[in-house]
Amino acid sequence: MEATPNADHVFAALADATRRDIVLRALAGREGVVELAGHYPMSFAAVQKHVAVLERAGLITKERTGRRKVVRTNVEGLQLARSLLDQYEALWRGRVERMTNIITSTEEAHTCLSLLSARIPKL
Amino acid sequence: MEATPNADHVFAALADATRRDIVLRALAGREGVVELAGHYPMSFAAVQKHVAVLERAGLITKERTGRRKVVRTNVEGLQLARSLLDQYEALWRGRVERMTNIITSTEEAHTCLSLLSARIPKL
DNA sequence: CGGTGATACAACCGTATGGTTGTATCAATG
DNA sequence: CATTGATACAACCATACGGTTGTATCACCG
Repeated sequence: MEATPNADHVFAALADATRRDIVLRALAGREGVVELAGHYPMSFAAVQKHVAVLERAGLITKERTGRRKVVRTNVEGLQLARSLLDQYEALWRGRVERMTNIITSTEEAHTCLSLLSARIPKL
Repeated sequence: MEATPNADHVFAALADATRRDIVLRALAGREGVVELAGHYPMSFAAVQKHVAVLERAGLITKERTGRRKVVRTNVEGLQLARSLLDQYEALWRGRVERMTNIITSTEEAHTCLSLLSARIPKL
């Protein structure tokens, strides 16, 4: 139906070991839903629902070939998640940078203050 | 209690907009739970539960300072999720590489077959 | 030590999720 | 065109989740 890849859906879809394994297998882009279902100790319908979740999250696509539908992972979906995490870490690095700036500037302020207090006692 | 960062917990924790925002704010590592709760249109207890989920996932830590507990995000947790996604994309690139190999080899096979069929008609 | 601010936890409620079975669609094939 | 293989979907059940309110812990301060 839809392939709306927002962060909520992407991360939620990745929060299940079976679904992550499907993503992994579908990297090869060769198996249909029945073949995929063969790998897991659950009903075919359950696996089909997992595939549907991944599709809704934009992490996989299905392509009709004959009477089967081949499942392949959509790497752009993965990259959406990755770019978010990258963003967080970039912000973190920026924060560390800013922190060192603050530390150095407060050190400067501190030495400045001690110089002042040396010249003008009682403030 | 525990800080067991497995992929299920990490991705599940990141699959909620409020929790992602908490991770973002806690990058600064200055606010306690009350201050965090002030930013969201829900009860304090709800935010506290979100923080607990993030802590269980190993995405944040709490450090006692006075009567407060300062929340700061644990970048190693983020990196765990990122490394998994990196792994997927690496496998994907490897698969593309292998696919081109297959394509070239099948091209070779194809030309080989056509040569054979030219010499031996009827198979 | 009593009070207060900050955090934790328990009980409860509605809804979502992961699993099941059964039925319907839909394309190839005899 | 009837059958069969592959996929989709609906109904149902148990459990988990996100939210609420209320109560308990716990560290500081007068």
